Amino acid sequence: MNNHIELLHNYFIKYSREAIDKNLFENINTKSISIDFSSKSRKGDISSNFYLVAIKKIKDKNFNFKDDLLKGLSELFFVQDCDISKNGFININIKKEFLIEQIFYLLNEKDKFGKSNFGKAKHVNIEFVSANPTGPITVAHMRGAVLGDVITSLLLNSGYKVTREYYVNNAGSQINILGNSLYKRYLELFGQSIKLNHDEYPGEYLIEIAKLIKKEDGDKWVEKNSKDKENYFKTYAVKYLLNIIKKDLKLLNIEFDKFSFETDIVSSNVINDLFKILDDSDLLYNGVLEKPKGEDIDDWEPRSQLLFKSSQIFDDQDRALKKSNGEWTYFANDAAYHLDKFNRKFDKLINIWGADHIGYIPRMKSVLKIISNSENYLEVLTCQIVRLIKNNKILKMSKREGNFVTLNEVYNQVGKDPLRYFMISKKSETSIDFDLNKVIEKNKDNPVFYCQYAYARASSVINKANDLGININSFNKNTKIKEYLTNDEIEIILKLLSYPYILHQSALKREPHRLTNFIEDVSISFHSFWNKGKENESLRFIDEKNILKSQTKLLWLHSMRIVFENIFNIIGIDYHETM
RNA sequence: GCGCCCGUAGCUCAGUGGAUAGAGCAACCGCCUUCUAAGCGGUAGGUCAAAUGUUCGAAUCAUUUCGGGCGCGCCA
Repeated sequence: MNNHIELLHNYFIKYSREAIDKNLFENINTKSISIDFSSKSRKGDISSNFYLVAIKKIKDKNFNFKDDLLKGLSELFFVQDCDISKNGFININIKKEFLIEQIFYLLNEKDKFGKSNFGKAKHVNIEFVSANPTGPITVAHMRGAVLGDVITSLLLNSGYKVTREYYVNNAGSQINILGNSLYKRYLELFGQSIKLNHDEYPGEYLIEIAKLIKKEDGDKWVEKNSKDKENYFKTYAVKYLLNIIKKDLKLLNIEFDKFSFETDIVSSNVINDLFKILDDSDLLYNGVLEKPKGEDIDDWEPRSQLLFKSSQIFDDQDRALKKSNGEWTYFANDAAYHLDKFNRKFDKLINIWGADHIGYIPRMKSVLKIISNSENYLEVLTCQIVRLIKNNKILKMSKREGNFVTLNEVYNQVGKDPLRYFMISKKSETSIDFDLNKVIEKNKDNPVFYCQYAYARASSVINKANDLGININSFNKNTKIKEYLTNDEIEIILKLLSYPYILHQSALKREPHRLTNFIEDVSISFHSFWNKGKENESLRFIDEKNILKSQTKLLWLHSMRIVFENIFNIIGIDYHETM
């Protein structure tokens, strides 16, 4: 990258090194140098705290730091002018010629603009959703689903290779209960009266599945009471529900590269490998866990079982790997699954978990530290719950009680774009309230429309200009361009040119909401400029009497569309030239 | 009891060491003979939960307190 922000940052680092070498300064921590390219105060195109940071470290009292710094800065080829404010900030205005240069670069890069090779083709495995196949996917998983998908895009745009993975918990007692629940629904179809236990699944979708089995096999299973029957019903249910889940996710354009099944992990030997690795590190022992605090557990009693010394690594207590009856715990299987991922030679694992799994992070990170010998090999991102609000009431949901709202239902009410946009436009660790009444209204309350509208408006100008024979197809750099750029336009151009940094930060911190903040910010500036043309005709985009001026505006309009398209593609929403 | 997350305008949220703390919605006042008014401009709205500390500088970092959420079994 060779834009003004990068160039300036590099200059400060170079300046620091040389000044330290000349013994003018003590060591300057270059990490504390910040370049502010979006300051609202607008005292300069960009500003920096470098003077404040460095002046503390000055050694030679006779050295005139301020003058030397300003002289050096003003000699930089992209700097128009610069000064240091009373309170110590460096404010710099960029030469218009340089900005125009950068705009041509942007236009040339097109969809490559902003992309980087930061990831150096390292292969990341990102596991998300992984909802148990015991029912259709619900709003509880919606946020993690979109977040995982968008973070994947961010990583791909930063030069990583990415595998999207879904872990299917198709073993264990919940699946047995699912199978039993389905079987009862099947019996019900043959006139038997059934009673579902408290822990069984009452959802009506099981009736639909039962009907299918009846259609295919008739009463074949009614009298049967065998292992075959149990397996048949639970396998059928899982297969059917997983397809529903896939279809529902497809509605949001979310697809996976790989599905891993718990049953495959169980039947492979990977859990024994895990046991050996932990045992060789002397991290396993038979012991008794303390009674957990908090809610009272009626049937608790101390029992000896196989424990993992996770408290020696990241956790605050040791965790069970085997139940007292000798079976592996869920955690053991899941840890084995992570060893399986490690064995598939990924450079990094990312998991996206719901807030209800936060307590599992220390133990899983402990396991992966032992496996990979790296503290950050596993990165776990969490997302807090999305509360659904309807008629000013919070909808309480539980899959087992069957009163949940499915992703499919919400999709039918609001559509893909607002749903995707809303899920990632807030920091994931913050819980959000999703007001169904407001979202159903489908009006300007949805910021996604605001941005799509900005895109459509920009397109409409470009198309209109094209009809008048004005375009930038064979338009080249021209010294007159800079005379036509107003301050508002320069501000928009500066924002557009900062996009690579926003994208980079967004990918680095796994925070897609930085992109939505950015695009809303640019949209505001754009709509604002648009309206100025109503009052002041000279600010309109198209002026048939002044082709060069019109072309200048088309220049950054095209740039804006490129940046918008890139962002829309990353967050996975549509854009249209007309609305 | 313990752990994690959160507390910023009436509401929903940005901002995580820098300049006078921002946006959307809601409220009030304006702007359509016009490249899309699905928009724009303006007014009003704040003890950044509280206290103490760290320093040139704190919404941001540390400690404590108060509020809210989520979690803490051999479940999955």
